[in-house]
Amino acid sequence: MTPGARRALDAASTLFYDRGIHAVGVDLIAAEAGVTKKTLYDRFGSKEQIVVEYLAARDERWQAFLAPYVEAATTPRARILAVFDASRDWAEANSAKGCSMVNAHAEVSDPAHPAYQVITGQKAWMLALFTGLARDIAPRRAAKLGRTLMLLHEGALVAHGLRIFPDAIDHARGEAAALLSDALRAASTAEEKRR
Amino acid sequence: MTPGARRALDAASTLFYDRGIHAVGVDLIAAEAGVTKKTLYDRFGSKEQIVVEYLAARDERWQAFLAPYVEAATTPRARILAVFDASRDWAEANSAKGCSMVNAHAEVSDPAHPAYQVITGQKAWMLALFTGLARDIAPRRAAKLGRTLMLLHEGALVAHGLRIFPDAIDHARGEAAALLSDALRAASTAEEKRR
DNA sequence: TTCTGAGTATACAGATCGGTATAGTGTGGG
DNA sequence: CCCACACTATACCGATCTGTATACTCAGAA
Repeated sequence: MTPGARRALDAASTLFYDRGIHAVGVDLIAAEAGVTKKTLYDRFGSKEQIVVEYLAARDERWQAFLAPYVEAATTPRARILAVFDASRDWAEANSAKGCSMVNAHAEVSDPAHPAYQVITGQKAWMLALFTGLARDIAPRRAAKLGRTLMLLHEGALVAHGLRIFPDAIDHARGEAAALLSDALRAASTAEEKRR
Repeated sequence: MTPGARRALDAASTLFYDRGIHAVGVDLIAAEAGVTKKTLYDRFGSKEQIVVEYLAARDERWQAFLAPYVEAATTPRARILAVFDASRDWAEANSAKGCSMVNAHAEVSDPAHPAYQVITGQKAWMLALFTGLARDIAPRRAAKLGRTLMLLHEGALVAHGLRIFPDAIDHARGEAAALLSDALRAASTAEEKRR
């Protein structure tokens, strides 16, 4: 990526997230990045493509941010809670308005829009992450547990973004912790029964 | 509200919800409603005002839709679960793209925007509803329980709107049911201890 | 009957939208 | 030396944006 393109994408990302996608024009992006519209269209081809790269890059940054949290945790339970820890820290610095994918989905409804797959793909990835981690705790209830964790997590992002109540992500983490304790207890009782 | 204004607001509501607020212009609203722009501006004064009334009216419709569900339930536990039942039925018919307040918040970030208070007010109302209903189950844990129910509910709306997995609202209802069983059990044990 | 309110139709203002065109600058590598 | 590349500057395109203006119709009520 050329320096101009880099600056343009950075500027677009901030503007899109803060003001919404349709509310931001290419002239503003160019001006904010110190770049001409010509450069924008030479590098990206269309505004639509800038939107796609904005979402894809943000998802990539989030995954890179998340990875060390999960890797540092030593138990299956801690790995799941680490996702909430990462979300809390990420939200503090980058996500005052909630999930960029959810927000983008509010403006990009057409499934044919190239950004649509980035959005749904990110959510599918998160669900698969929770479900995969849940498998190490309660293999037979992993699907159900993963979905519940997903609900808590998504709800927390919304609650945080709309400032419904303070420390929403920490609250969700607490509920997830209780949920995992129950699941672990249930799994071990089932284990004993089988013996 | 005059007949023309009624048609305009109905058309605007559908368009705003389906395509997003910034993506819909007043010309389109007027055309779709079979009304001239003159009528639009005579009745509403500005597009901003149409947005405000769209959100306020939708909230009002939701509350009217919800009320009989809650009233028909006979136990505190059933009243809470009735909210999820109402949400599921509402979402099927009116809410394929998730919560209109959350979606509007993605486009209207400025707290000075008159729509902002409608959005945050609706969320505050829902939190108060859950907390109030939770008080009849576990008075001392009502605040915490209300917030958890809020997280599950908001998460379910997102999961439904983005089609993360099927029957998200029913799943959330199931988790809420389990949560309430735990809370009831804990409350009755605490009651016995106090005796 | 006259007056008012709600509506139509149409045209326009000024700004901004996404996107393109032309022309020129500076820089690094073969 | 020269060429490819990244970029600047500026002007423009047609379309659309919110909002306003003029002129007219029609129904119902005082």
